[in-house]
Amino acid sequence: MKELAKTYSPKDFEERIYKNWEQKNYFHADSKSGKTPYTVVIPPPNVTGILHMGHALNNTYQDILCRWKRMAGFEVLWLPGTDHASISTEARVVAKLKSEGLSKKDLGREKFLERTWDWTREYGGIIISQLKKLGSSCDWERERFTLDDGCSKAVQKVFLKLYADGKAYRGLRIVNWCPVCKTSISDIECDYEEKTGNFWHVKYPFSDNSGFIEIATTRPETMLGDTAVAVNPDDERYKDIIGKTVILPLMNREIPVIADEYVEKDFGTGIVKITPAHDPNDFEVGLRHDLPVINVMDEQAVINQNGGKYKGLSRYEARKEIVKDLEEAGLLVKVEEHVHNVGECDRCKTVIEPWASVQWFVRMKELAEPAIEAVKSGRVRFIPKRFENSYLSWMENIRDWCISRQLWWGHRIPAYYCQNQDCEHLEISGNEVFTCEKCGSPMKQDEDTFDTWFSSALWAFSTLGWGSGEETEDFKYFFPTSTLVTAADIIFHWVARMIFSSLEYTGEIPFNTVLFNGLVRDGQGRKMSKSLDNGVDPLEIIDKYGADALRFTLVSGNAPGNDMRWSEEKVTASRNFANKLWNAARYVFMNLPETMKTVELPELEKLNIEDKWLLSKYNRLNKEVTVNLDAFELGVAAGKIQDFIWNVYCDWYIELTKPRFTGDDEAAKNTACHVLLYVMEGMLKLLHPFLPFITEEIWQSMPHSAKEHDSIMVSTWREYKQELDFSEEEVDFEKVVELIRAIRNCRSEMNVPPSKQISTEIETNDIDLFKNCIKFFEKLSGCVNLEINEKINSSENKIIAVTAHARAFMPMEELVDIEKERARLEKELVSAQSDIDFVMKQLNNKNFVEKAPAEQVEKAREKLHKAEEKAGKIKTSLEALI
RNA sequence: GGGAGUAUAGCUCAGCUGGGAGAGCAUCUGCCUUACAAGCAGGGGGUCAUAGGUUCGAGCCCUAUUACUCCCACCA
Repeated sequence: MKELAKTYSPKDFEERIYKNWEQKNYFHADSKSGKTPYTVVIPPPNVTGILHMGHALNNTYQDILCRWKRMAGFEVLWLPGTDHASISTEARVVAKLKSEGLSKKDLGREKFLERTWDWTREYGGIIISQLKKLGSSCDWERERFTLDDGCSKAVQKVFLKLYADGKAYRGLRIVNWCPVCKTSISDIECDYEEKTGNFWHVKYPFSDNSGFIEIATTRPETMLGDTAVAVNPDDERYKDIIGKTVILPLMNREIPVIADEYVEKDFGTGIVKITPAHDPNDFEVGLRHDLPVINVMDEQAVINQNGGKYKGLSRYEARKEIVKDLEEAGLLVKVEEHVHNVGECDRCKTVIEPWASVQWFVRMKELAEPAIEAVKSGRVRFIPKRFENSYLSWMENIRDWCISRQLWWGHRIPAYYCQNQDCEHLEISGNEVFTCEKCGSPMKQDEDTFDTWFSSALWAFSTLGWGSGEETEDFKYFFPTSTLVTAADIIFHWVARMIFSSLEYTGEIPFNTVLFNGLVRDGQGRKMSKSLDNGVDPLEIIDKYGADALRFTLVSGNAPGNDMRWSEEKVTASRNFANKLWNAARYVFMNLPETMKTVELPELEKLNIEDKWLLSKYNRLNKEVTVNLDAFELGVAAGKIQDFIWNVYCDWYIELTKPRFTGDDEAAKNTACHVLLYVMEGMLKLLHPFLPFITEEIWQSMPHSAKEHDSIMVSTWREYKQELDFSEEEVDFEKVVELIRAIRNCRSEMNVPPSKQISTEIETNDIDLFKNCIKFFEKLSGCVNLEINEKINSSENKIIAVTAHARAFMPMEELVDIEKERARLEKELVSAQSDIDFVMKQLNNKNFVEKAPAEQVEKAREKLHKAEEKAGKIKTSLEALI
């Protein structure tokens, strides 16, 4: 047995303990154990990222579940790994290059990728080591990276299949184009920000000189690419002009006036300029009317050769020039202020340019259907359930997914194009293709890579070896996974895509439950962000208070899916709780005899009433916590454990054992030790998933036969034990507790110093019970010379503590103040009477007695009885005062 | 425009299938009662946003309203 240090100092052992777990290989999952598997795949953090509070919360949840399930007898695999984070990582490397005066193009693809791999290797280990500090019990042997071989093979296999099934296609579409990242992004990577812009009203003259029409636009620069103007076919005002042509100002191109339902009669002037290359709706209109697509910008949103004299200007410079030129030409009617939503790149906040380009897409409709069914049917369960709404509405209105990105860092699209312009043969292949099978000309691979989320979507199975040839043991055993823990902000990016991907490629759901963790906000309720610089570094907190305190803070007092506010005071409170447990353990160990070598209960008949009281409460706690964990009510579970440890075990039971330890009955001491140890061990087990380090450190100091349990993390989760249900003794002992409280209460209200010992008489019908507990009254409520009788007559000059089952008489000598005591008793009587009134009202209500469940009625009757008992005793006491 | 969430003690939040409102922190009073002052004992503090409804009974269910937050869509 190892002695515990005097103060709880997590720094002294957390690292040591984690290393020990790793060395013992406890995190490793064995696909051949024969146990029921429980699998969690980590939401892979960015490979070059660093740990923030969101990660800390998310991984704490996962670790709690994994540690609990491991103890509960499952074969637990928590599979860790990182994501290559294509756009984000590439942007950082590009920025780095820029500081060296270099560009991507200067380096070329190969060199650039080398640089990025270097970068990845340099920063790649950081977040993993940080996760370890948190206590994460991941199977590090199975750590994966989205760009590693296995994951890449899965990506390839999936794309090949999608293409073969006609679910992946390539085409000219409007995409969200980020001119800074210089790539397309998907709809969900686009954020909308409300901005005040302008509405420029511009005159377009008819080609036949018959006047003008007026259109309004928020982006005048796109007019360079107009190929029509449109009105609503039912708009009486404009019936006559349909079919006419107008001269596109500044470009002097003749473009038709067309009619299309898309145009709203009541918005703006009711006439819309149609720019198929720079607006998704216009693109659709263009398709319907067979309009040319004139792209007027390059990849940096600089006007290209199609923009005439504006070529070389940025879109905003061009806007200014165009407005100026229109004004000079007398074609600008007016400028109005206009508030509208502008799309931004969610990574770099650059305003998105809708841009026609050739991209790869995944046809979503068919994929979405089974994914909708899986959630609707409950095969995949969301916790809390409300998140199903946003999932379903997104899935039901899904649009095709643009999966190609004009980036280099990622999985290169395995599409090969014949370089012969007349052939244009396309081949999708897992192997490099050099020559065209049709015309023999050289083939060239697509320059683009896949959306990062395209590979993340496969994470639940690509990490288990799916896609690398035959089915692996791991895949067969651990898949489908059990619980996915994630934040709701990636419900579309990731969760949804994992579900349809898994159903499509493996035919199975990827996980059966999605547990959502909320956001950790700052003290003022704001999101933690780099720009606000209001983030709290989890590592600093761990350094200051320990990982256990951080974990407990993140998980307690909170329900799944709800955001929480950060406050360091909460961490202090958690640390204090750990300290409390630490010292409780010290008390227990301090009293253990050398001879005590194991943790086991003594024979039940040797137990005192207070032992049974504790064991019974503990046993119920064990059951309740298990139920809560099962229902993912982690915060509730944590709260219950804390309450038990602090308010039951420490505040009462430990105090109750003190008389035994200061006495000289060795057998009694022994019994107390066994109970203390048995329940301590139980508490540690319950608490281990939440506070893995301190529970292990204390565990290691317990008198265990080492071979039985090397570590608490591989010990067995306890079941509810019927034989520990001592309801009767529990109820009885509560009577004692109640009276001790009442006495303390009296003394405090009557200003009796705690040190003052008072001779006390107790009046009760439970003579044996109270006699049996004399030592507790002495120890816990400052009573001496206790007399216990069924009837006490002399109540003169005494204060009386009253409960439903007993009265305690304490002579007050010179301190007595009859009026004060009367007032105190009268106050108590009022409260007892109001209890009676309340229950009477219920019981006098015929409807209640008839309609309420019998159990409730019975409960009310008991309550009434108890309240009447108490009130009666108070009245007697009051009468005696006179 | 559509959807969701939140509103409970001074603060931060719990409150499971409806059965007399809870915790932590803060505050007040008294204690170094030796496992713990990172502590112990006791106290004060709430019309559970508002208005209706269902029910024997509502913080919880229903309807409407108000305030704040978030998500989706994005009419040029």
